[in-house]
Amino acid sequence: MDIALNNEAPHTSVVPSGEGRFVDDYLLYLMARASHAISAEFHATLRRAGIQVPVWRVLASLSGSTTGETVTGLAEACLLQQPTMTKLLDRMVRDGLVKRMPDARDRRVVRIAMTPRGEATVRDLLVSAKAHEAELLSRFPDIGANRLKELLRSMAARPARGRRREAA
Amino acid sequence: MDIALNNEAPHTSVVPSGEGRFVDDYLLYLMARASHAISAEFHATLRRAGIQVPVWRVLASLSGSTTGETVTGLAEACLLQQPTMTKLLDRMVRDGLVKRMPDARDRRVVRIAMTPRGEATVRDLLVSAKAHEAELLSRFPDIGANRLKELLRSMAARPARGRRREAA
DNA sequence: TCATGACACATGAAATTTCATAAGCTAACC
DNA sequence: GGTTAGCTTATGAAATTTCATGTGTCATGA
Repeated sequence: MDIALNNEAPHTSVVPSGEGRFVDDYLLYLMARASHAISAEFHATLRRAGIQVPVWRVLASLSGSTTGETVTGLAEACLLQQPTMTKLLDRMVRDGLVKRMPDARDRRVVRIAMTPRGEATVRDLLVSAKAHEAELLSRFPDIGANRLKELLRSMAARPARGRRREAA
Repeated sequence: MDIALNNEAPHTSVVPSGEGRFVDDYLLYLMARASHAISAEFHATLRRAGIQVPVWRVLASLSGSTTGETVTGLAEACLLQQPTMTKLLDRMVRDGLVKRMPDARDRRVVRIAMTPRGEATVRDLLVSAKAHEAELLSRFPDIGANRLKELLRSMAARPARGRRREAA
């Protein structure tokens, strides 16, 4: 049960007053804060490379995809709205990182694929990302990486259950 | 140490092609995705109450604080930039949710405190938030809530920044 | 074949966020 | 005592995001 975690002050105290703020024990906040903090570490690398965070997310989501991704699919993957993704892709096309291609079966669909320039850009970043992840996990030797990842995946899965769609 | 997690498909497949995208096993992405997903559940409640997400974050961060928070402190707590917070507070002051007060010791500092209207607004939301958190944790009975929270707190703690704790 | 509804992406105006910087204070030092 | 550097908040222009909606395509069925 015991794991040797950092035993710093339990709350980093933005608040001097009350000994415990609500948010400092609120799971959603702790998740957002942890995610933000560890992402910020990598964002420094992106900054040095002159790559914006959403651009990196798109490139990372595209990496490995041969057929290309749809706009809506990318939006979901990057946790953005669809119109936001359309405009982000406009910029990335302009910068030569990705290209839009027609879908073979469905003419509504636009498939997004990386250009050689996009691939070259993402290649180095992927190396950095993997290195950072390894370093990060090494900071917490007592947690099982796969176990943690499984938990996160299940958290991201459909909340569903309970009220689905209201009867029309 | 086995835990019975949801055994859904390992990746929700935004990508039909490659059997495993990089991002689907990338810790930073999984954290962001999990955080986004569980937050989205609560955001539905906020939507119903007509409260914007950043407004909720400010109110939640203020709840319990007697002396009030500084603008910069709130910005950090809410994972926003300081100018963003200033403008957000402008709107919240306009809507009567918070007020700006001078700091007793330092005239540079502006202390932000909730108005009665702000307190009333946050009260119900806090109840909902706690209920949601309890329901959420009940979905994962095999993880220790406190253990998970400790892990998240340590992840959010200052990482590198040169060396660790230098006794000052 | 023609409705009809749903889907996928784009677009435009409005709201928000960011970046760089300004203005007001404080603290430290010479 | 008067710089000088640093800290806290505010501001304005530019970039981005969002919301609502438009356009074109697909799918179903009468």
